[in-house]
Amino acid sequence: MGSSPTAIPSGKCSRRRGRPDSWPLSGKTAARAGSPAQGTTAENWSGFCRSASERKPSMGLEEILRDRLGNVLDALTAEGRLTADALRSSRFSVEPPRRGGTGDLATNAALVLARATGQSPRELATSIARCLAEDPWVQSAEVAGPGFVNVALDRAAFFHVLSEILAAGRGYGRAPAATKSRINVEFVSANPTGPLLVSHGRGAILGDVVARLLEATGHRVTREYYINDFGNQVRLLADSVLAIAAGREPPEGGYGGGYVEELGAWFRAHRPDLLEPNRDEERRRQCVLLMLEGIDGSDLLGIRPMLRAVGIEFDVWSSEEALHRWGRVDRALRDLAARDRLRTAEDGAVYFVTGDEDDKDRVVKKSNGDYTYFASDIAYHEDKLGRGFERLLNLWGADHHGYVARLRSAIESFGGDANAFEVVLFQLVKLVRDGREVRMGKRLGNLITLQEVVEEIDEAVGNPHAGRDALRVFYLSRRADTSIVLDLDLAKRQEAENPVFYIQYGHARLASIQRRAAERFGIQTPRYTDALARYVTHPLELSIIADLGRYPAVLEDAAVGRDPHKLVFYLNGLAQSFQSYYSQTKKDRDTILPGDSDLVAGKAEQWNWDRTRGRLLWVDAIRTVYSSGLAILGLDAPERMVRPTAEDDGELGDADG
RNA sequence: GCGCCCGUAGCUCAGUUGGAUAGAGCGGCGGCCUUCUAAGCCGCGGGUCAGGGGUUCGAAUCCCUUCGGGCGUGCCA
Repeated sequence: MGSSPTAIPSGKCSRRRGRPDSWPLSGKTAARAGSPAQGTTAENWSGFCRSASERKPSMGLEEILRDRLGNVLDALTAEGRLTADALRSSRFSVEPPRRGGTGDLATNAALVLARATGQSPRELATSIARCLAEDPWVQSAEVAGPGFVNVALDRAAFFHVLSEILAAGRGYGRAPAATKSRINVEFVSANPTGPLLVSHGRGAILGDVVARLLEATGHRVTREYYINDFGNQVRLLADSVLAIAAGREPPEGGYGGGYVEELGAWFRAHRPDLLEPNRDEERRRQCVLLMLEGIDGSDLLGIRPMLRAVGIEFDVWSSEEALHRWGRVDRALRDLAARDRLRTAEDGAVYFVTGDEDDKDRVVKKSNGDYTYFASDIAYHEDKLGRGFERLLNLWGADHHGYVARLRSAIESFGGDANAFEVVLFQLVKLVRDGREVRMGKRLGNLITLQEVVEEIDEAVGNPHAGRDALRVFYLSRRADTSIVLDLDLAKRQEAENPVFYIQYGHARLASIQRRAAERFGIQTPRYTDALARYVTHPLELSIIADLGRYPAVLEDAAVGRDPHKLVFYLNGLAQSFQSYYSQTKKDRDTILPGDSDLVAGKAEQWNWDRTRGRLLWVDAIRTVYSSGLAILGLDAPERMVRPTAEDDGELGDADG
């Protein structure tokens, strides 16, 4: 250990005084990456001290305070005020204070520990506050309410956070790549028998961002699309195409609609041979290919290009048909039979004999000899596990939730790790048009495609990513397990009311400040120095630094909970804080850069350019977090926003000059 | 019937591993553009956290129960 370890003070509060000039953290940091956000067990505090250079790379104010608090609690333990047992078994929070609370952070440590040791919460809180107040990194600490301790940290803590963000740059908040587990994220997997619908969009966007979050927090992610290209539905599609190409009605239960006609036309033009009755297999395969890839120059965009248009790429496209062709389904069933988990009914149907997970046996092979979807799903998950993933994450619509139990039971029965299997269920999307719910059905001919909605928003806003971004923000702003209502009329005309613009506007303003600094005043964002950072003193500036320090924990929390909406809410709050600061300082004539009117009448000479440089550091730090967050959500981070003007409404302005 | 999810402001939703006076957006009302972008900012109004009971210093959060909504409970995918 290079520097001297921070000794656990015995009996008294830490005696260090004065402003710290080097970072004195003991390294006994709080919540490690794998167990984010929530309280910390005291074990984190009781280890040996490490040198400061081993500290966690990104440390927010919370982690700093946890560290200081750890010293205090150790001291109180040494005094006999607390027991090691109580410390070990208790979890306490370090959070921004509730409304009305003072200071930068609050902790309920005294409330939690008092219970474990039978003391009065307020009395314990008073001791904690008194000790904390003597810590050089703490400006003040006071007891509030039933026993919370509100803490104001020294400026140095804020500057430390600022410098870490700037030092980390684009990597800030992210864990080192591919340092954690290998995760397979399977999502969308919509049948290739029709175009993607708006309802598929939720699973697509949710899965994509969960994958991005997992990558950002250090996991190795494979995005996978499972193509159900086997069985009845594909056969029906191919038969429908055959019928339509021959000018007949599609068969009972078959498919209709424009895209089937596009397929029919394609076959007539390019592969009429596949319309022969004995070419069923090849025709089926070709249909799937066209559904996935689309037909150039037609309205059939294709599933893969559509997903790409909303910013989603897959690493692996798995074929159910291939699993059958390779005998994997047979093999899986043989495995299950060998383990005595199959039984055959009198009519020939084969059942999977369930374990404790599910409440009844499920058919894997029908009495007519066909396999069920469940059978290939077992083989598919066996295959995924065989590829070495430590976790199989599946995003399913809530209407599939009945499959969770049976599949888990099956995985367990063939000896797989059932704990590796995880399903995120998302509730379905209810569509509303003209104030009424739209019941979609392929026979009703009212399928509302993802493409349609995205393109219409693009067109209405006049920006090629508007539809993608609007839909992303809409879907990502809600928890997966709440059902949501998509008002199509609203969605297609949400130019100004769309929350996506709010988030993007904040980024554009940051970019605009940097642009003005460079172009008008020739100032680039400087390198971080403590001297410049000391100009960052505005309360709103410091408060935003506290928010920025929270970003790594937000990512971790969102990733662990598979909750992209937490990142959306965080960014929205950051946007709000910055917009508020921007307006406030403008009103107070305390802006980062001189306005045009500041440049006249000798005012320019009085301008404090060092303060400007210091604040540009701060601006850059915000932008760093901002653009990182937008990237993880798959949203554009525009350099400037072109505000729609009144003339743009209604009339096509340019046409009339 | 059984299982899972949900019920929070007029509307759409956060907050749910128990903590301070339950929040945001939209909508409503009232202010703010000669200054770094007003797609913005500030303020006001708005609540039996579906109802009831319990657990405790403390419950929107945990337990029980009732009601309401969605989904599942297929030899469909």
